[in-house]
Amino acid sequence: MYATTHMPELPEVETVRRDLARVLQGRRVTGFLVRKPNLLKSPRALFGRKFVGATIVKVGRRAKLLYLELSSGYTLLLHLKMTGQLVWARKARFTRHEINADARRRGLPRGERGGLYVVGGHPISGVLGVPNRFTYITVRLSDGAKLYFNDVRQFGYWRLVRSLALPEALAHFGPEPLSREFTLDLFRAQLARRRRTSIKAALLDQTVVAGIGNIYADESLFVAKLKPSRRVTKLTRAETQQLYHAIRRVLSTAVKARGTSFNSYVDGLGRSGTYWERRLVYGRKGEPCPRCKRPIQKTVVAGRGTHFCSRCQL
DNA sequence: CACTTGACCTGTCCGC
DNA sequence: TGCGGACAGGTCAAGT
Repeated sequence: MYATTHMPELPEVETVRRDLARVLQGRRVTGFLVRKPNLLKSPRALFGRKFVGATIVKVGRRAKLLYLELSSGYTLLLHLKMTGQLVWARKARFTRHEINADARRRGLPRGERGGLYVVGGHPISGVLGVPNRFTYITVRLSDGAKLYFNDVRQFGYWRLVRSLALPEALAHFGPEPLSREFTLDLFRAQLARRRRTSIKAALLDQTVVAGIGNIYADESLFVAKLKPSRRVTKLTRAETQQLYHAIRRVLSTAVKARGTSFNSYVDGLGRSGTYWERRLVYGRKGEPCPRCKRPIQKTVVAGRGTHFCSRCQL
């Protein structure tokens, strides 16, 4: 059920958002259990008042941050960071009518039963199913389903903010790379804010462009034929344009592939993110470059493992 | 102010 | 086989 999974970036979080929206919107929170209070960045009592009992109105995303708009006037901000994982599980018992209605909705054979629905992830060998020893938060929903939050490294967090303050809470993020707002001109202007750094560091800076992480930074730079360590200031106009188009192409391809760190299981029909098999350089140290066959190099740029082709990327 | 590094965590992998 | 250490990489605080 668990395939190789990787850290959530924009395409993975967007996939999680879409899938959660289908099962969470319109449902009411009826229970809330926390095993690691340090994952909550708002007082536990506030969750008791403004989360429990509220209906989930909308599931949104900004950069790598998920948010659940609630009927209580509050919004839950939820960050998966490195190893956060959300698992939605259907209620345990169903009537025959419910099972068939669900199978019809999903286009499955009559009688097929719902199973686990895993979103986001991290490779932990031998740990399957929920709840498990890394399940730190459990939410009970009005339809009998449960939402589990697993996080091996406990970097993720849940925070409640007033919905009116949401724009403010998201204000520091740069443009969404797949939005209309993100034009070539805006990208140039955003890059101009970072002068001395490498292009890799600039891509990872969430105030320059939102949602790019280590995998898609390397992939975009390969497509753009640019060496990750190049200084931002040294890019020609044509190179910046190549990078702009590479980012858009790589991210939209990955969103269509449901990301790489994504993993799901519904009724025995696994639908995993497929970008992992399609990645060009990330995690391919020593393997032949897809363009020129020279072995892919791995170095450290901006403090991160960085993969590139020393012949194709200049 | 611009930029880099370290801390937060705990798992997996690799070499001895 | 066991064990120590490097490594994973999102974000923010602290340091240069």
